[in-house]
Amino acid sequence: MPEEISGINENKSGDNAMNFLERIIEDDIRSNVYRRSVHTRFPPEPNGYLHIGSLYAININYGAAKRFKGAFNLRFDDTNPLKEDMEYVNAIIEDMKWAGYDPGENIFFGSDYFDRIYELTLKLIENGRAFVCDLTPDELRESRGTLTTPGINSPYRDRSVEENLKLFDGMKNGIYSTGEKVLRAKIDMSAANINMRDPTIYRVLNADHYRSGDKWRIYPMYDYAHPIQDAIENITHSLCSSEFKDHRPLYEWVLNALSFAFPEPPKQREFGRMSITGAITGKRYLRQLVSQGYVDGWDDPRLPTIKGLRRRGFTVESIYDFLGDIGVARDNSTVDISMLENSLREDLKPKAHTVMAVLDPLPVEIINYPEGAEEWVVVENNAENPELGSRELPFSRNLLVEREDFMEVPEKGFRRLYLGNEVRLKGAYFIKCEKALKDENGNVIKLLCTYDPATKSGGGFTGRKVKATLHWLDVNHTLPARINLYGRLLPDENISGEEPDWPRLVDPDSLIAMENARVEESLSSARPEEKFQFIRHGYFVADIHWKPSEKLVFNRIVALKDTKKKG
RNA sequence: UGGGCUGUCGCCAAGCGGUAAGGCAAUGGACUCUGACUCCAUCAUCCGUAGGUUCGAAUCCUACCAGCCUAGCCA
Repeated sequence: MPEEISGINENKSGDNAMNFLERIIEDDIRSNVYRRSVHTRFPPEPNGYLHIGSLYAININYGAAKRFKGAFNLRFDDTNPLKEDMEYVNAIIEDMKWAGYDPGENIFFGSDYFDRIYELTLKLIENGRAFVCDLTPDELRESRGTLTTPGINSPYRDRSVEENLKLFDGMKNGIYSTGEKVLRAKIDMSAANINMRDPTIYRVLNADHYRSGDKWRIYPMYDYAHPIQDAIENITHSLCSSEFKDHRPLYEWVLNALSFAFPEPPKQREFGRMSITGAITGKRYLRQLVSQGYVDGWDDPRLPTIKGLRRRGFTVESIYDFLGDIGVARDNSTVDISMLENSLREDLKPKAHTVMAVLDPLPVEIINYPEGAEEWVVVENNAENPELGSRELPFSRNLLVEREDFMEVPEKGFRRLYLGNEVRLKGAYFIKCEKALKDENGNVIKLLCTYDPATKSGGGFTGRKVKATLHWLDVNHTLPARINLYGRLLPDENISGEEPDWPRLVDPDSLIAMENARVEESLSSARPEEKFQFIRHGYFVADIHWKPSEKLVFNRIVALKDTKKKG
């Protein structure tokens, strides 16, 4: 198997600080625990899609292998035929590649080891380390005892090796029904660690497996199969999440019982799980949301799945950066979503085009601008990155500005549009608000302004300064749009006309739904390769696609940061 | 309740006996053709609590408290 780890981006901080797991590995290397090089693995069960938490686990294993120039395996832990499917293995591989953790040729399946595990199990039985148990699930649970009381030995615990071998053969050959018999490790029913109370290591399951088909009627349990899988793949460090800490003694028991086959057994070490505030985490719950139709699918932008994040506009770089930022700890952590958002912002900042958009339009008429005239003004795509160039926007007598950029009675500190105040329209001119037209209810429906031709952008005007710069759109070159549940702006063909019934770009219902799902920052992406950026009052609006020859096309919008406004 | 693990700023997180890094968030200010960005400043006399050891402790010891995991023929 290839030992090469494909390169991924370095941690932005560039520091070489090792996390505690890497320090453990380093110690092992120093004391020559293994004659082979570091080898880690990521063992997802193919029963769901990868999410940000999975990436955290991948990053830890992959990162350790990379740091010590070792190898990394992707192994599908598919020992339960009832829950697994090929759809998930394909999605997992795809997502890992997208995220920059390409396992290359090192893709394995636990189900490929069924034969080997079976053979080893025969030896285990021959050595008197396992026995076939006829207890029903209920009886087994009863006899296991509780947290405070020890379990009692199974009446079948002392069957002879011959009998166990014969029964196990029967299990294998499918002469028993599902659940009728199990194979148990013979350890200690009074152990304080319940995992050691003669745990079940094989069960009869008359079910076909998505890969091995109908070949097997018995399937090994995770606790038994996992250490063997690791050992078969020459894993040195099996880094998993902390809920498996209590399983470590069993992991070691199995490999010890099989030491004749695995002289240099891998070791399991644990790290705390990572979750993100407001994110729905946990495969079981995610699957429920998908299967019950609460979301579009695994790639719903409201989900913290890889596909969801991707559709929501997150870049690989930003995610990797985020993982580097949060570190690795022994205890579970809940990272604030703002950290993830910050990573995206940092990444997009120099790469994204800055585009103008108006979410809640307020018409503006430049009363001293010639009727019917039109000119094109130049706006930089990204002031921070001149290489992104500039583009032209149409400017005319009738414009739109953001409704919140006007206040009839300015609050203290408000420096945008109000009667008599002058502001700059980005890339265009200074305009001064002369009058606000209202409807019969007193609502401002239009602003009458004047502009100063001398202040045209790029003209070097220094005569006077202005306190604010606003974004705007030309009314005839704007595609009305409506925001949907996912924060996606949808073109709405039905909206047109001289005095259009301006859509509420964010309708209350959507906001409530989005709030409930904690996705007020969500978006969807039609073209992940195009990154645009719009920042307004702290909001990010990404991927708004401008084609000079056509109309303004909104592809997606995201508000990543709700900065408190000052006036 | 038994066993295991963890407790350092609102959130992540360094620190590993020598007198509390950094990031996110927040706050104040400067700057600005997007109230963004950038910049500058502030932000734990204290490391779950109480004792103890030591010249000296977040780091060692003891007790207590809190949180998480654990009684699948799931992984």
